[in-house]
Amino acid sequence: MSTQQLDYYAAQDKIYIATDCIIFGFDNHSIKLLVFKRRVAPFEGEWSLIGSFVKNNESVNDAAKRVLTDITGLQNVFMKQLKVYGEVDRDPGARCITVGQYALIRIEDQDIELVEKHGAVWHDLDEMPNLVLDHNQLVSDALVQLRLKASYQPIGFELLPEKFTIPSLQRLYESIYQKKFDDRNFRKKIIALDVLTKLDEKDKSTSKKGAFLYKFNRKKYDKLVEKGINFKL
Amino acid sequence: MSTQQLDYYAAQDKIYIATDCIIFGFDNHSIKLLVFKRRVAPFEGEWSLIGSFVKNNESVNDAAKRVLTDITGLQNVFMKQLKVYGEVDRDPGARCITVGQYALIRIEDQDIELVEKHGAVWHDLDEMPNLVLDHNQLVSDALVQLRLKASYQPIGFELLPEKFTIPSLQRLYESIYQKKFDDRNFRKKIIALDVLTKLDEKDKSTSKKGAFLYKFNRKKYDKLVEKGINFKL
DNA sequence: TATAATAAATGTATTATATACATTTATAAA
DNA sequence: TTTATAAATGTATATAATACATTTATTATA
Repeated sequence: MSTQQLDYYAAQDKIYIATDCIIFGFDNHSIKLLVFKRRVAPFEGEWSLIGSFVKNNESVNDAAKRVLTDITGLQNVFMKQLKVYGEVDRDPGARCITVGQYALIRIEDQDIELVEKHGAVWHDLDEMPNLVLDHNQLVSDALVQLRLKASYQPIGFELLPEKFTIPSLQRLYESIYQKKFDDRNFRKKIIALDVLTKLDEKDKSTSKKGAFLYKFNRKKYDKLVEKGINFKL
Repeated sequence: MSTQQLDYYAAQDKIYIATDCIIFGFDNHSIKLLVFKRRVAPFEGEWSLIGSFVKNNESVNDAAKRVLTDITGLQNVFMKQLKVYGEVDRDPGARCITVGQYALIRIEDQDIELVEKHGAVWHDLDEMPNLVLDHNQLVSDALVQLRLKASYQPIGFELLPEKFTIPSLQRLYESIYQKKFDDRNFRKKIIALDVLTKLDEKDKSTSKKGAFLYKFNRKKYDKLVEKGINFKL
């Protein structure tokens, strides 16, 4: 680096940069969020999103992936930047900004032992504990973002197991939007998207008749996401 | 801070944090972007977005506002975070992440002297020069975001002068989406939004007949934005 | 083995929205 | 007075959204 460049870059004091993950899952009944109870200071014993400082040799996005893998054992998970939280006094311990990133995971795929080892717990949205710092705000922003996103991408699929029924898909959307949909119209609209493959199997865990299982067609799905559909419910 | 806390925060090396503004304007014909030619190292003589390191006593968002005001003289401008660019090697000079933020301004309101003093120049999208670092990427991401945003918010109003004609509003949208719209349907849809107030004045600069000027009704507009319309064109 | 109970699956008519498309109008300049 | 030009307007058609009730497949029970 030239002297001029050194001057240029030296102009800033140290600001810490972290990333925090808002991890959404769905257990066939409701949308849930993974948070953990801190075991060390600062904020020992308090509930917090799962995050980390960004290391020097990793990108901001990679830092979030590392955190997610450390906690859940999962890789190649849907994750997207939400927003940077950069208020001067958001962290009383130091000047620290954080990049909120929300992830959608298939709960069933998680490594339960890992999750428990870290003291992480899934909470329903309506029984979230109070979180440290501005983490409540991150959660609330992520939820808005999730709803918005779900309205122009069939994002819900990221949260379901490989095989799923239409009623469970409907419960997922009802849980995201916190309202009921007409089952006939819901089914019609989902099938009209033409990204589902009906299987010969049924899931009989919730009814005597049983509900047909579906997979989604990744190719058609990716094409749909790419061209940016308008998926209003 | 306790010793334990000091340890906690000390775990990270220095990472620089900057913010770069993607500034959109509209001159009644086409969408334009404000970029400047750097006068000092690094990248002296090259085109760049306008940005700054985040100072210790300002939030990330305030840093972007400061940059925008310094360059254009404008305050209270529409600005929104786009994304964090956090790749390890995005800046060869140092480990430096940047927060891209896009702004929509009314070109006519700018302080031209200030703009020129900084060597900033408005460029049409189709004649953008090559930019330093990953700034081309920031521009391209911002444009995608602008189009997406325009599809569920009547965001275009931020770019127009207080009084404007429907044909000029149409040119704005045509410039954003890079395609033509049917003038009868466009007018119908815009008026159906019920956020415009027709004035008794005409703008005769582009035709002998003249086009009626409109204002927008900020109250109705805000209500509309809040409830999140679906404004597809 | 017949019956009851239950969630899953299906269809249609109505309304609202989106699209395609051609003519008239107001005005300034010639 | 005529000409030229962008602005303004309406309607019919197609597509998508909504509202709404009955039948079906199956297990458990009588």
